[in-house]
Parts: sequence; structure tokens; C-alpha cells
Amino acid sequence: MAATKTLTRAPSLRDKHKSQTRRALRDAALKLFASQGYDATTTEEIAEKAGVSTRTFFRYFPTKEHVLYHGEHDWVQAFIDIYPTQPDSLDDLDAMRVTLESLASRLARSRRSMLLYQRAVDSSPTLRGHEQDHQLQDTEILARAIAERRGRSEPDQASTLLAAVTLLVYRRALDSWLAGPPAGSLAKAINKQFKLLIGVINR
Amino acid sequence: MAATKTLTRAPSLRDKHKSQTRRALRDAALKLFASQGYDATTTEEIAEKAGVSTRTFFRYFPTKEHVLYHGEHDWVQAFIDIYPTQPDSLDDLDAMRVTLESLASRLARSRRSMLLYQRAVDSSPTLRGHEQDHQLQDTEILARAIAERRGRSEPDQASTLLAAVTLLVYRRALDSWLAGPPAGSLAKAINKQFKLLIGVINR
DNA sequence: TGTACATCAGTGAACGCGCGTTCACTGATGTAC
DNA sequence: TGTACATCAGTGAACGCGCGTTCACTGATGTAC
Repeated sequence: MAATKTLTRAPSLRDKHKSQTRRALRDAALKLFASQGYDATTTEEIAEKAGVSTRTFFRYFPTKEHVLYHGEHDWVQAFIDIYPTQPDSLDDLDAMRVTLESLASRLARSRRSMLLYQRAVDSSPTLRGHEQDHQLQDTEILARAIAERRGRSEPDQASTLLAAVTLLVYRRALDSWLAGPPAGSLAKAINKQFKLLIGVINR
Repeated sequence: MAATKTLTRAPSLRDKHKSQTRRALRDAALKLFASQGYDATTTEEIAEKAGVSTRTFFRYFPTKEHVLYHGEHDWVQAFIDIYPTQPDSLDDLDAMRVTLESLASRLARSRRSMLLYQRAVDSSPTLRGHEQDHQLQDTEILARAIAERRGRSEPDQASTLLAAVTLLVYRRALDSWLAGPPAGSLAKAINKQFKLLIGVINR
């Protein structure tokens, strides 16, 4: 780690205003995207709803898309922190499943904003494109983690395939959980999809 | 089937010119997209390269994207024609694999344009979004075919999952085939990816 | 604690760009007789 | 086979729209003394 980012000094008034504005823009954007659709929402509307000028929007986010992406990689980070700690007695697939299940509870807390995000993505092909890109990046990262747990330094084809299949299954679990009642269990949805997968492939 | 589309009369001079122009626009677009990137190519350039005016481009295609999509659904159509004819002795996964393998040779013929298309898609998030949409539609159609072969009228979760996993595996086979030497066998690439899948999931 | 200056968040207006549309037209191809 | 009219592919020019940039500025917050 670099030695920068030293002392995190107390946020000044200015800093507070800044993060407030940033948050206001994000919230406004997410709500508008979810309700009207991403493509049908102009940056002008977002700025207006957040109480600033259009010009200010572009001071905070370089493009309209960027307003949607921030902590996206927290999830992957948490995954690759936990995955290597799974006991050796679990095979690769079980280790993936258990790791996902253990991440479920923390994710469940942001269900509301995930729903909004989901609706936004559903409304726009452009966003689906970016979503896909993220998924590819995540596949790459997961594949690396799988390979390392097996003692390989580079991911081979099998690790990448396993990562891709896992993400596919996880995505389906997430979708069904989001489509279900708010009190549903994400961990159970994950478990169920994995069982389905094994049933479909095994003979 | 409706009773329209009766006698396909001989194409007139006009008709020939029309399909010639259409083809010229498609070819120009595909080449430009593949070499410069989709987003960096303007409709004006495409029209110019095809020898017509920008205005004419939009007489043929409602949007810039449409110039890329035409016979996209031939493949799925061929798939659902062949899939139900697989012998009952094959389980679902094998039936999928065999069907894909038998489609491989016909696809191999359009390798060149698939490569161009691939490069175009790689260059643009927007296109990846549409690609994703098509894949979702295909999943739906395949799931239906799987369910019907099993004697169900509606696809259940297992059929959809199998369809999705199959398409994922197929996509990976296609990518590795396109990345390899021109003389490579697509059918072999498909077979290999299925073996990998079974190895990764089975225990 | 107060004053003088520096920094920086926010702004308005004008602009460039590419997609896609609208309008009014030309000239080649097709058809009726 | 030839003439008269209808159809329709292609065009140029002007325009609307939303994203994102550039320029020149204001006023609030922060800091040095």
C-alpha cells in the first residue's frame, strides 16, 4: 500500500456540503431512472430534482452513467476476502456456494436500493451493457480466487468456467429474491439455485 | 400461417438496386465498426462509404444499431427445429450438446462476418447491451424447447437454468473458436466446453 | 478575535457533436393503354 | 412498340434533442496573520 491517504482529517463544512450534493444527485438519479427509465431521464431533470444546476451535475460525474456506479466493487472485494478461508473439505462449487450464502445477509440490507437499481438497468440497453461488463470483470476476479485456492497462480479454463457459471446462478438467485416478498431469504434462494444447477448437470 | 406472402415474384430492377444498397450499407457499417469501433463511427461515414447520402441510411434502417441486426434469429430457429428430433436416449444436457454440435458446420461458414461482428460488439457497451438482450430472448426460447421435449407445456426453473447454462457454455466455445486459427473446429470447441462444465459441477 | 486574501463549489450562457426527423424536391423505374 | 402518367429510391437543407465542454464569473468557506 502507498503511504498516502494518511490522516483522514475531520470533514470541513465544505466537504459536508459536497457529499450532500453528491448524495442528492445520486438519489434523484436513481429514483428518476427507476420510475421513468434511464434513457427517458435527462441530466437536466436530475440536477433540478437535486436542487442544483445541470452544470454542477457534470462537475460531480463525468457522464450520466457514472452517477450510478460507486460501491459496486465492494461485493467482489468481500467475496475474495472470504473465499480463501473456506475449509479444504469443501470442493470448489460448495466453497463458492457457502461464500455467497454468507454474503447474503449483508446484501439483504440494501434490498431497496438494489430494487431501484434493478429497475433502472431493466429500462435501458446501455445500462445492461455496462452491467455485462462488470459481470465479465467479476468473472475474471473470481476465477483468480478459485485458481489460487487450488494452488495455481493463473486461472485455467475450468476456474473461469466455474466462476462464470457461479455468477450466472447467483444472478438468477438475486433476481428471484428481488422479485419475491421483501422478507424472503437471499441465502435460501442461492441454495435453491445451486441445487437446481447440480440436478440439471449431474447424472 | 397467414395466407399473405403469396407468390414471390421476380425481383425488379428497383428491387435489385434496393437490396444492393442495403447490402452496401451493411458491409460498410460492419467494416467500419470492426476497424474504428462502433461509437467512433458516424452514420455519415457509413453512408459515404456505401456511396449514398446520410438521409438514405435512415430510409433503410431506423437507427444506427439496426444496420447490424437481420438474420440473427436464424440460429435459434434452426436450433428449435433440430432439438426435438434428438433421440429419447439422450438426456437433456446431451441433447443440447449434440444439437449445438450439429449446427456448428453451418455456422463455420460465416466465420469471417462473425469475427467482424464480434469486434464491433467488443468495441461498444451499447452493443453489448443489445447482445445481452438477444441472449435473454434466446434463453427463453431454448427453455421452452427443453420443456416441450420433456412433455411440459411451460418451462420450469430447471429448463430455464439449463438453457442459460448451455448458452453460457456455447458462448465460451464460440469465443475460443473465433480466437483460434481459422481452420479450427467449432464442434470440437463445443464438445470441450461441455466436458469442462461436467467436470466442474459433477463430483 | 478580526481583517485580508485564497480557494473552491456552484452557476449561466453559448457551443460542438451525432442521432434521427421533417419538408419539399428530382429523376429513374414501372405500368396502363 | 411507344407514349403518358404513377410510383418510389434517393437527396439537400434545416431542425430538435440531449450529452458533455468551455469560458468567464459569483459568492461562500477556509486560512494566514
